[in-house]
Amino acid sequence: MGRTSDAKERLLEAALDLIWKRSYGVLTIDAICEKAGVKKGSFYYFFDSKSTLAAAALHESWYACGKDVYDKLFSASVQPLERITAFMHSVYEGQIEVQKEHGQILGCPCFSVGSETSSEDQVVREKAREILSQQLRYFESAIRDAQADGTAVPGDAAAKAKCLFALFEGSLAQARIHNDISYLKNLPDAALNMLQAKQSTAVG
Amino acid sequence: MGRTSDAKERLLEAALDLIWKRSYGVLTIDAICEKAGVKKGSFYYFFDSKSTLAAAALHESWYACGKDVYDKLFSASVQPLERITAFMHSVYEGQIEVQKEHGQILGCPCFSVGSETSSEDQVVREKAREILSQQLRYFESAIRDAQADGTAVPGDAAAKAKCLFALFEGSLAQARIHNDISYLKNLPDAALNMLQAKQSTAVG
DNA sequence: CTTGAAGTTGACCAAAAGGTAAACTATTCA
DNA sequence: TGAATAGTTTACCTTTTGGTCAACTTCAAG
Repeated sequence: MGRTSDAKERLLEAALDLIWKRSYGVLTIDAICEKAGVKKGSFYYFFDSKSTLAAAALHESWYACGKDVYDKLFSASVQPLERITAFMHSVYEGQIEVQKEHGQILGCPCFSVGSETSSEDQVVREKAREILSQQLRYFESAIRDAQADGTAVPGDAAAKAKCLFALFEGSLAQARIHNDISYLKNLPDAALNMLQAKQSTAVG
Repeated sequence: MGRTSDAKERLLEAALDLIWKRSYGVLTIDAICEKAGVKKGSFYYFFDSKSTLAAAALHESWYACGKDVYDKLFSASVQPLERITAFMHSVYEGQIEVQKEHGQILGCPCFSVGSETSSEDQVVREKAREILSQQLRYFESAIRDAQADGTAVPGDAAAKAKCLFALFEGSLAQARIHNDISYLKNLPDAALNMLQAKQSTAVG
């Protein structure tokens, strides 16, 4: 009962958008409120701080959207390595769209926020860690499957997943920094290379 | 003639330190001044904005310190692949020290700042881009040398350098996010793997 | 030993930010 | 219909921040 409202959703959406386009540190409650078309009083009705809202925004964005995308791309019905290359390719395609729409490659909000929020802002950092850890697991699982069916070279799948994830997020960040999509172009190949690599004989 | 002072240096140092430990977005002029032990009036005597100072701080940090480290590690007197593995190893060792001293892995300020400063803050972003591009060139050059003497597999060295750099910065960022040094442990091996990789026959 | 350039200080301002609370409005179910 | 509940608004307060300025201090060269 009582009055209904989508102000909470508008705040979450606005916060995520601002974090993505600008950064977490630069966010202000005023800016979020203005963007969401919500008065500050209402903000404090739903959330008690910027961190709380930001953590909720990351949470929502992952559990209500991002996760589904991962689930589809990493579907067990797809060949393991194909999951990874398709994922990488979709990142490339996705960021082309983002650049077209916003004039700027924006990358992955979770990773940006994660590396931005140091010791302080515990809630946000914890949420970013949680989501990133989940994303990592998709990689890990695909790698294990690929190793099982012989399409990837054997070895510590968890460690390989971290490397692959580093390659992915690092490329995305570079693309954002230089606003240059070419950093993402050969991500699928680079990923394959990493997993199918047979150590060459020569070593310096 | 006139009075002498190291206030400018103290401001640069304080700014870099705060950017590194916290983030760029969260920086305030007041905080920098307090940390540097400099009054705001003096701040504006030397710099005209936070961006200007931040860009100058990154500049100083690179041209007066970072560059020398790179020059030593990427010395032509060292075997090309050894340059890269030694670099990766020194990052690992370095961040162990950082974690010991600050209780937190802090990573690379340039990369963090770069991905944090979107379209606004042009000066800072441009400076970060400049430095990161220079760092990339060390990788590129080492890769080319390794290819020339047959210790690395042939192929587009510029593209490979970007991948390697992504792997490096991505791992560093992950290490920071999770405050876990293990993300950096096998960076040397992963780098070698990337450059010596012979594509396996099997493909899914 | 003075003079002017280089640097410092503290007081001040306006704007922006975080935060609160009481009065108001809409909704719904009893 | 009318409480009770859920959400909104406005006005207000305090603190922090960015930014300026004129007066002050130091110093070194002529």
